[in-house]
Amino acid sequence: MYVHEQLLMHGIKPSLQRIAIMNYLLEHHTHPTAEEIYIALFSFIPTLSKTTVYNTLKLFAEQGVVNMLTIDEKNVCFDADISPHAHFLCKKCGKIHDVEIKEAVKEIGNFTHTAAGHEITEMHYYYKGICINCL
Amino acid sequence: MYVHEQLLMHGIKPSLQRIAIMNYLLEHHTHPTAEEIYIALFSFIPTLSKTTVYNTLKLFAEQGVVNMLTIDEKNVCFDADISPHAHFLCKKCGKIHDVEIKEAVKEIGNFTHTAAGHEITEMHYYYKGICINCL
DNA sequence: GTGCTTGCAAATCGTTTGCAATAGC
DNA sequence: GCTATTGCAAACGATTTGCAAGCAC
Repeated sequence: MYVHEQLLMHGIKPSLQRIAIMNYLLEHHTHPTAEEIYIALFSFIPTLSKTTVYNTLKLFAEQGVVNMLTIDEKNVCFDADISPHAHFLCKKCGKIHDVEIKEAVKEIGNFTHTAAGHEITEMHYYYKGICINCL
Repeated sequence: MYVHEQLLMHGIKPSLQRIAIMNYLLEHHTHPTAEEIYIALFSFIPTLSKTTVYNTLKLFAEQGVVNMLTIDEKNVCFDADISPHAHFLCKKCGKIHDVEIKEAVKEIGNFTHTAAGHEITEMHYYYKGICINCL
């Protein structure tokens, strides 16, 4: 499926900037920050502003096109992979790695409410430690 | 066990300020921010500075006396309950509720490494949605 | 031309830093 | 007295806001 169709499906008008940002996220599974996306795209779209990157990412997250990760207390990161998976933050290199989640945990994804009755719309599994490259 | 003993056990010198902050966290399971703790304690310790609250919470988190929650992208919150449990953030009222985690998920707490070989030292389970009081 | 999108500059605000004053052993 | 802790003020940096200009249908 083309990116602009994917955006339209979520009620998002596909502008040049929005497509570029979405494409960047689809092509780079590095969980970038708004800043990183801005720096990377600025060479291709020299008129791009940081505000637009922030606005766009916020819009994408609200519409459920991307996930907003708050695993790192310093920076919010973004992930276009919205399939159920966990994230691992290396305390040494700061990189975020994808982690497969066990079936047992995945099942919880089928619950729509907690035992206390809270209605669940999002779930995030975060691990921290030292990644295999830094060990 | 007394608070000052609990701090000493973790290699933290128990000062008046540190004990007050730890006590506040033990008595209020509201997952407060540094700001909230500062405001609450300022009436009792008028010389207390925000810097001390930040320094102390950072120290506590590093020593594993409290958990630092990054569920809310706006504010870092703190929790003196370090037993395995998940957190639920209500998108409406902004409150963070504790959530029991299933045995199956708890088991994962026994793993020290991910399948990819990353060494796990911390894990965080976050849910978001609308809490029962706001439904 | 109306409404949405973009982008600049300024403001905001949680958090950190530098450093001097203070407290505890 | 030496070392660690505290606290003030200033700095910092990620994100947001206000608003004017641009674009699309």
